[in-house]
Amino acid sequence: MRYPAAETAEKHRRILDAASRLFRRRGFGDVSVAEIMQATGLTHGPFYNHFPSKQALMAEAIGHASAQTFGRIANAAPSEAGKAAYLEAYLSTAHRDDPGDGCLMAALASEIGREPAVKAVMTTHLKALIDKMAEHFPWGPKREARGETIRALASTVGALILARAVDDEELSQEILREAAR
Amino acid sequence: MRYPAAETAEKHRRILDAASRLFRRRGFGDVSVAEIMQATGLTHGPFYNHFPSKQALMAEAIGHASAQTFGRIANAAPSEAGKAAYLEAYLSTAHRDDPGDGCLMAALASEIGREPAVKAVMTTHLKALIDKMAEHFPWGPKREARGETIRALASTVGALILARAVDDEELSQEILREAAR
DNA sequence: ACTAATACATGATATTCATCATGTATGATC
DNA sequence: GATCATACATGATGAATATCATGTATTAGT
Repeated sequence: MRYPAAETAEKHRRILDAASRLFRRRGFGDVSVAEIMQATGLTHGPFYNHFPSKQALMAEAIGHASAQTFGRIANAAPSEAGKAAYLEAYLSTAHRDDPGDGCLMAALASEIGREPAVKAVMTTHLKALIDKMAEHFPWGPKREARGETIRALASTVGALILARAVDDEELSQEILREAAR
Repeated sequence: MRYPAAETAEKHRRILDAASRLFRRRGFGDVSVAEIMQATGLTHGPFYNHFPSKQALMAEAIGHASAQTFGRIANAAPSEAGKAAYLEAYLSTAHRDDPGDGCLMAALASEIGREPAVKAVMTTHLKALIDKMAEHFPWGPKREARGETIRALASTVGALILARAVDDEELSQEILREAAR
């Protein structure tokens, strides 16, 4: 590394940041490498000094977004109130309207399974997420924590996706509201 | 229509059939117009004799898949057992592994919101689906049927999506199993 | 200070694809 | 049976875009 290692790492991070945001907002296919590089203030040229391919970036960007999610959970109070606040934020219209900064499973749902490298990272993410949530938040009887967590994840991810798939503000909010019960 | 109207309509239907299947399997962006036409036994040329654009096809294909879903519900017994069987099939590994013939919300989840015409059709579909399911299957107290339906939809769609996003057969089945409770 | 590896910018290249252009074949309508 | 709008096939066209090529600038390690 004959360029300042710190700055190179910082650029790498900025590329991941822009990529994970743009991918979540518009999907893998609709965001070009050039656009991501431009969003970090660089040209398309040095992309391949940082990543071997777009697919590799996709996988790394998923990992990057995953870390954000864990940060959010770690910041939530490990209490009933903390859990409620977390779920309320997850099912808010603000989250619905800002996929770029939100849950990557809801944002990239159907596209994840199509790229093996991405799927592998997602598997690691979801496993860790289940463990973390089951342990961090209070659930019913201990033996049920894992199952409850999985059901809560499926419900909330599904609700967010449906709320985003719909044109009708009334219905969209109804979906979020019902899932919050 | 100087070509036999019946055959033209049949071709139209076959295009929609191939398109809705391919789109669900691989997403809107990864399926080309030429590939769809080829799947119906035609060349790419006459596509624009049937549809004004790929986006229009996307919207119509969603409507086509929607009709399939309604057919399946109509065929299910309007009883507790019928509902259980429907949900079991929805959360089966067979459905998980065959997105092309399955639920379009789970298959195209994240891509639906990005195309306005598609989103509009999806809104109509989901509204009708909620009504149909709430009325067709038995739920708790009448006043709760709609809410229960929406929660069931969010849970099952979310679970199917997560089960498909994951590389680990064990975990994938666990997600489906938990959502079925 | 020198060297050499790394990251940069600009500019190919090659492919994929939606859509259009053109000519031909078909059969409903008269 | 003649007409002609419609659907067909083949083959452009033009844009987008992932990736590569080339030359230049930078600075870590000597």
